[in-house]
Amino acid sequence: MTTPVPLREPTFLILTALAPEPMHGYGIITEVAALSDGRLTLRPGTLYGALDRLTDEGLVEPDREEIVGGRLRRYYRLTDTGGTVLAAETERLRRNVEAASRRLRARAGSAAPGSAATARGSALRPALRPTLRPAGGPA
Amino acid sequence: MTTPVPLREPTFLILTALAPEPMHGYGIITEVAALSDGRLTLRPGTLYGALDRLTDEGLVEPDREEIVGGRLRRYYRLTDTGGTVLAAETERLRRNVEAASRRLRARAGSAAPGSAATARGSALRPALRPTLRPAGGPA
DNA sequence: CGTTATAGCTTGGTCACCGATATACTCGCC
DNA sequence: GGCGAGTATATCGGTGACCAAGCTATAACG
Repeated sequence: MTTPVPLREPTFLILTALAPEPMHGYGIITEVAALSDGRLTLRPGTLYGALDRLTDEGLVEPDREEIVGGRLRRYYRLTDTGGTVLAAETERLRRNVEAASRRLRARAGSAAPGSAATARGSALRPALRPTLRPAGGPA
Repeated sequence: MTTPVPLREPTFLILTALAPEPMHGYGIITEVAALSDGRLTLRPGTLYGALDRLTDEGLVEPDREEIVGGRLRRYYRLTDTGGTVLAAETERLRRNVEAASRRLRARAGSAAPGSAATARGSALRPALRPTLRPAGGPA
């Protein structure tokens, strides 16, 4: 187990959606869409796969079932462990964001003069690579 | 191509490391370790794979080569495109962090009473799943 | 009666990342 | 003078989270 700490974005947003109160799968999908301003659309394959995985890892657990308008709703709830992991992960992301912001600001000062063109470079790369290329033992 | 926007963490930190000024591969590894307070150690396989990929995507380009103490140093530079992508990605992360913080705060109020125990739940899951299971065509 | 929306779930493929391994040169140690 | 550690490059095989696409079922709208 050992909870693979660097959560990917969809997983992170699933936990985030569940943080305040239990939700059912379809609700999570719409909630994540709202949270990300519609920039990220959760796919069912991602959601239910993640839900099973997170349940195994103990970050999430089934809450209850309801029948609303003849349709089944299966609710999931964030566990205490899940809350702790989400908080830690949020802190890590916050540090990353700060580091990136700082360094992007520093960049503005030394900005590439020639605008660096459209970043081709493919012309010089082949000439660079062959420098090293020793045994190249196949197999 | 189309630049798969949700960057993973190692990729994000590579771009972050390169933001202020060009660096060579090994320098990026040590810099990323410093940026993350030693929590994330970039593996060579990840680094050079990512560098090639990012070069193809135009986010990064070779800068120059130096020989220091008989050892080759291959420097890479963040392109303008790369800077734009990193800035956008940073903004996205910032929003995610804010959303998660907000919702975690909301959670504190409705915190699970029984501490939700160590979040096992594996005992009740099997009882929940079989509810639906219609065609179940086993290939 | 077909389409859309809500709600659940499965299967198959891909690709970034990890872990291990390889080359090569320099320096300090014994 | 060989040996390991540190610097620096690169490749290869495996894994797993994610995506794309599809399936079943009910209720409401046309």
